Amino acid sequence: MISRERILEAAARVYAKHGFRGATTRLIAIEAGVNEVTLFRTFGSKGALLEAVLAPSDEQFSIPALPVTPLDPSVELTAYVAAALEKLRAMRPLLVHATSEVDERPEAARFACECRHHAHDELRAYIHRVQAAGLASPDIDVNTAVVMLVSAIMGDVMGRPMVANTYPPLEEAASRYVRCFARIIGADSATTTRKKSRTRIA
Amino acid sequence: MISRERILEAAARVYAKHGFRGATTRLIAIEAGVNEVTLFRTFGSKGALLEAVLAPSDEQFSIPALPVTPLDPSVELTAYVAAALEKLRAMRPLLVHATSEVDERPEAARFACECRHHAHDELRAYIHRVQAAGLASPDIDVNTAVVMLVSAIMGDVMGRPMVANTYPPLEEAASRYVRCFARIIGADSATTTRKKSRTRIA
DNA sequence: CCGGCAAGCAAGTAGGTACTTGCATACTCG
DNA sequence: CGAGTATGCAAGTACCTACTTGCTTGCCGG
Repeated sequence: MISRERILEAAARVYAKHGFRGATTRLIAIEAGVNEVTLFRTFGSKGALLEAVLAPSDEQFSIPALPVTPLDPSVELTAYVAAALEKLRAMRPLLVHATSEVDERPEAARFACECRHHAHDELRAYIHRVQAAGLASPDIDVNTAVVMLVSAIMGDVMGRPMVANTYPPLEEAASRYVRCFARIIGADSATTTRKKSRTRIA
Repeated sequence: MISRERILEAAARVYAKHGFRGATTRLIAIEAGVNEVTLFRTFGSKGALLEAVLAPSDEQFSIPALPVTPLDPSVELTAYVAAALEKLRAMRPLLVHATSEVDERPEAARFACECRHHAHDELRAYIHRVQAAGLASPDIDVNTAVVMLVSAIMGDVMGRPMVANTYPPLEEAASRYVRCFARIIGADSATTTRKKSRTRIA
């Protein structure tokens, strides 16, 4: 029974490296330090094994939720975005292969979509709370703004390993994306500390 | 000599559907309506053929450039983003497979990065011109803003086919992204028509 | 001590894959 | 007409892949 976990983890690693077709049962067995036959005895087939790897798990995209009552949106968003970036960075290889196999493997589709969906819903609900608290403009295109922030996160995770130089420095990424996002939703300092900044411009 | 083109196009289609490992020489030959041997006689090997498919071509990411002297950034950006979205949407299957094979096939890496890089450079240079023309705030994080817009484009292209419902409607996507982007760089109507909007808020 | 269970090992099956070889057929250009 | 060239076809090679079978070994609880 101890083999089951070892095989699952090994399969995840090999799949992350080579994708479905590249993830040979032989390779997985070697990576797990287990006989190839054990793999088939435990999971039945390669397809079933990879399904188990991509199966929904509770801790898959578990990051600290955004607060119910927003106090300082920029700070709270930065923490959330930083956590999302870190979590997704670890999942990147899995995600990128799952994305390219969406048409061929239904279980990959769910895996590839879930994080994005989850983050989107969480952020949109939060921004509505921010608006209700009077900390952001009431008349903005929340959905599109959230799509852009989520895309920035995903784009950073997916693209940085390939074209690092265009992205903001790793440790500043979260705060920079949030600063831009804050301007979209009218929650930047110029808006929140209203009187002062307006008089400066006017 | 006519076969060469047919094989290349067929290979592109099959590769777009199934990725490198899934793009069998047999499948490609059938798709091209050509004998499998001809494929090897023309390109030598499957690897060489796929290299040729992903090789740099002039018209690969050719979309109308942004104007040298910005007049109406929102309009000009919307046109650019709409064109980029359309172009990239057609390339999506190729892109997604190339992305997942970056580590294994060097030619895929170039292919996967180029569009993003190209768009980023073009947009950043343009925004600097917009700033110089006094049509945007001078003290913004241009690079991060551009990264976010490019990510929005790529995220839309990559994600919409999987999770359509969270994205803005297809025909409004470009203008919505640009409207959000304009707020980041301080080029939205509230900023350009200064006096009026400021008095409303103050 | 013994029955059951997890796992290893060796070998095999059936099919796919990239790639080759040898030969036949056309079509074109001088 | 005749040589070169492009292509088709049939068959074959060497290897890989998922998956199976039969047998052995070791461990653990009753």
